[in-house]
Amino acid sequence: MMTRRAFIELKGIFITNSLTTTPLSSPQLGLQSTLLASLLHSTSFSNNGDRLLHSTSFSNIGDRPLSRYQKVTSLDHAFNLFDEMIQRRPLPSVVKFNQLLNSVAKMKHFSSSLHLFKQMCLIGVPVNEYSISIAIKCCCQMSRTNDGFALLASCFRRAVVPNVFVFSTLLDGLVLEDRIIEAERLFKKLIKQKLCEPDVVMYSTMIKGLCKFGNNDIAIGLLRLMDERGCEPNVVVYSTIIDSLCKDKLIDDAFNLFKEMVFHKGILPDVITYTSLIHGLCNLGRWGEVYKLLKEMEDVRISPDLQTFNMLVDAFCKDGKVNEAEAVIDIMVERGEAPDIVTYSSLIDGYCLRGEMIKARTLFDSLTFKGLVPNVVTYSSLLNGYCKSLKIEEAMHLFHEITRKGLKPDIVSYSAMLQGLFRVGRCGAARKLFDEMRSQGLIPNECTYRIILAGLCNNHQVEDVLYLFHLVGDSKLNTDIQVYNILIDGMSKCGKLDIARDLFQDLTLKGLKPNVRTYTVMVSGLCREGMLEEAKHLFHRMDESGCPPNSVTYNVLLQGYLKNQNSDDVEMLLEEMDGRRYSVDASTLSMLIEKIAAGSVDRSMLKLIGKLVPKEMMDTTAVPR
DNA sequence: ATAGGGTTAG
Repeated sequence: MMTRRAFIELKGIFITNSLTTTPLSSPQLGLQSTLLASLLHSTSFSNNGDRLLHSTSFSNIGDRPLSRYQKVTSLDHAFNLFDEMIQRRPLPSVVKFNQLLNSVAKMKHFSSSLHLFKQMCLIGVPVNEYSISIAIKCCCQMSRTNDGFALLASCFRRAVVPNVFVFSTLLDGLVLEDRIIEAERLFKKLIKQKLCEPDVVMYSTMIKGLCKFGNNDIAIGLLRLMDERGCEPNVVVYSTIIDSLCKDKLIDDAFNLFKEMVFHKGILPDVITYTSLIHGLCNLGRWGEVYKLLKEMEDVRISPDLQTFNMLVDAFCKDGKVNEAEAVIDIMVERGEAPDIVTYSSLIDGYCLRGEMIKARTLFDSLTFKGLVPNVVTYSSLLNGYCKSLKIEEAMHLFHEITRKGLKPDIVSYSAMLQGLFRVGRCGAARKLFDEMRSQGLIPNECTYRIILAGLCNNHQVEDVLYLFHLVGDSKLNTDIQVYNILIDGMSKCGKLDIARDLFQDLTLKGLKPNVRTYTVMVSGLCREGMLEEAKHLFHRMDESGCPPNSVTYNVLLQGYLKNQNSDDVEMLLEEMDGRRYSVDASTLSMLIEKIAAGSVDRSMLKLIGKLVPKEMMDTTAVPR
């Protein structure tokens, strides 16, 4: 392994500085270096060390060695062993069969495991609640929870009394299939009819289900209830809710629950708890606190694991901070945590996001060399990148490669490809691809639907858009403000402002609330048709509706005024933008300059305009001073 | 002497 010194030298002066000066409080050092420093300092308890410690001394104390039924390494191996077992007389104990069943399930060969279970029943092995819960788990993992319930029935036939393990597995199956109502019903029935007393795992499963459907408050209610009923919540229960709060951007609530767990309950957080919290902070762009929490992990001797690192790489990439993402990967390598396909897929996506397609491609091509196999996610990241940079032939080629490599393009790959085809105006090809997708049994999701609507709009296929929209009717797909935003924008760009207006009226009837984008596209549509008064009126309605205009709305209205020579309004709007600390975008700025040159906007506004130009733009644009 | 729950990528 590379020594730390060599690593630092390799990384160059930048990191050496951050380690030799005082990195943590020094403001001129960027986040990258502080994060790096934080993680580099923690090598004393690196994952390597941890692994060594656990495997050699502590964790094996009291552990029994695995039996050979738990050590199967392949499906073939498992089936051979099973065949040998059923020929022995007397038959091996059910315990040994269960161990085999479980190892096959752990390899995610659920249908094989289930097959073996059925063989056991046929042969007359006296299956018990262990066997049945493994079999039910296999059904549930394959989204066949109903088959799991059928097995429950066979439980009774075999005089096996289903226990809390069996019911928890079924409950989890319902949650996995989004059957939350049935999950709640089952959970209540189990308690009411005293079929089993829920334990901490069953509570956590129910809590996970509630969180999944956005019922954080009810989930917390259940947390309180389990406590009252004498079932102590543990780190899993707390982490489930903390993660859900983080995903809903309720980071303060998440931290409050975290503090309650630690300080009131004395429950220690683990790497998953921290990963969830850090993820939440990353999503809010609160990098300073991300660093603090990483430091805290270090202090409490909890090492970030592969998933923590992958989450960080991904979060940096999503925020355009590719350098930081690369630095995290270097640290992973240095700490013996091998980056996997998830790590690199995120990085490829990060490159694509910045239009760095050469880098993305080079990395993609180097994966095989690293011993990693690209999967559908990897492919669709790169494919999406090509589509976004209008390299449609490259994208198409990659799309076909997915199948050639023995993978199946899924709904996301198809959606990305569709978006690309629409973007270059190849509606016919998009149509063909859509039909192919359907023939593969893939069902369009909300995202696919929005891509198609937007694609048709941008290609002025007004009739097709409206046909599709009405065809979908009042379903869930159309109960989405984003769909309306696309349609309102699309219709007004196609010169159908009347339709756009009607849509804007109708969305409220469906119980939808217009958001900033809805107002902005409507204002933009009105400006396009020169209906400045109505645009202005709508613009003012935004504040009253508790949906204040953002920078984009201001720019849109400003361009409307400029096009229609409303000089006084222009000045007033610029003043307001200054007051709200908004800035002008590149296209508005060039329009302003153009109008000043033409004499339709007074030069006296130059000073104000200068204040509204963001710093980044100063370097690249000729700004009047 | 065997079974169930929480974190990462398009």
